[in-house]
Amino acid sequence: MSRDATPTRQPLSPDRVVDAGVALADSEGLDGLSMRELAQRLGVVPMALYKHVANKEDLLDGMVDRVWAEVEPPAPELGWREAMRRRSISLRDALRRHPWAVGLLEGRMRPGPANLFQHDAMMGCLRGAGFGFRTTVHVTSALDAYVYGFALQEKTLPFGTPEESGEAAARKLEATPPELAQRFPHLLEVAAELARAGYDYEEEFLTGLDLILDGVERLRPEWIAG
Amino acid sequence: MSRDATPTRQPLSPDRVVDAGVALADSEGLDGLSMRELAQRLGVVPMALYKHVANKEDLLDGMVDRVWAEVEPPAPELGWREAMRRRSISLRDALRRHPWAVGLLEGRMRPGPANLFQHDAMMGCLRGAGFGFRTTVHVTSALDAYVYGFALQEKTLPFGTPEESGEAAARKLEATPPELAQRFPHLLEVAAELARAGYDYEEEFLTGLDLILDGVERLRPEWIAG
DNA sequence: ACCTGAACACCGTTCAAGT
DNA sequence: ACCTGAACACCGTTCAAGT
Repeated sequence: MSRDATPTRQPLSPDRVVDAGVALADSEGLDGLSMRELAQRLGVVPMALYKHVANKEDLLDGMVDRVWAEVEPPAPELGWREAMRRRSISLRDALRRHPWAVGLLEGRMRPGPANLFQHDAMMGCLRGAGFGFRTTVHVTSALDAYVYGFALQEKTLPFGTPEESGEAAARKLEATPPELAQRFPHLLEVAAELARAGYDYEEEFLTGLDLILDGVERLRPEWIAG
Repeated sequence: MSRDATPTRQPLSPDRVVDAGVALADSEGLDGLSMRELAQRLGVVPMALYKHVANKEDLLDGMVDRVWAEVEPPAPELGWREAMRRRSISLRDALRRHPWAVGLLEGRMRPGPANLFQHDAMMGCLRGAGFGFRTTVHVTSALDAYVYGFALQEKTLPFGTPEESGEAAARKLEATPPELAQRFPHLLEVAAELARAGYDYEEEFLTGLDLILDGVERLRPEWIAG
């Protein structure tokens, strides 16, 4: 119990700093995440953060591992295909909740424990299903590349629901000068179709994912060779 | 001919500003690209740039379209599969030359002419080969997602050649405390294999690309339905 | 009418001075 | 020994003052 008028504020910890960092990036984007703004939201002087994180890079490391911790690891008992499918969907979902993380997930110099765990589980699931070394790396690489790239497109494109996307496409179509329409007829054709029927990210993502998994399935003869 | 001692410097233009922006980002990364540094390299006061580009976002728009202009458009006469394959390889090559562009290619609010041309050519090639509307969008989306995501991984991972990657993996392996090795056995196994044989980005990229193209080929029955 | 230096409102991080 | 305000070296961009 403190006697003074100001409420006793709970002490800072690395976890609280990282949590607040994730919340700030979620709401304001990566550009809105500054040490100074973060400190203000936590009710402390900027300098105080540096006792709990070494610097901004260290903060980002922690934030990225929070995202990895939200990803559902592959469950080998479902069989490799369904396990890969669900974990890819779960990764995309995490990236939709935290779009700022898309460019940061890979390539951390100091991968966190959740990151290591996820990749180990991925390798373990595929190796356990009989995939060879190289094939395991190929499959992981292709699936993750697809999810990252899709998340990048999704994050970056302006519309959410199919309806919104249809309206956006329709507006764009109206605003297109006829001279441009002539130069890019196929683009216009597709834009018109999207304006009519909307663009469903969910279906788009799953179609590509299943297409890749089909491709992986066809690697079977090479399993042992991997 | 100017009479004073300082050499007559060629006048600034939007093109020169954008060119210098690409060069600066290529050599120093996106973080190193500041209006002030760019101005200094061009031998002008920062303010002078604002007569040729509206602001930094406008500069980035121009830079991104430069990258699109370097991508070889699909050549329908090769057949859709080979055309898609080459254009995907060309896109990845452009992104290797300009890694800073990976997160920026999509989602420009004001797509430049080269961007529009590329997407129109992509759609045109697939529609011309008999793919339906939706299928065309699916194929474009899946291929681009894969290339973006792969470029993201590649940009972000620390090693270049297979040999370098082998050495890096070997060093990492040595530095791994046995306690971590126990917790992540599959990761260790794969790291050991990479340390032995190296990691070949080129082969990795092409394997995934062909896997996706195989998947697309299997969509044939649905062509008309698209 | 044009050009630009100074200024504004920010950054991440250091460091010395104060308790 | 601990804490933190002021400072440093940056940002992108505005704007008024000078020519």
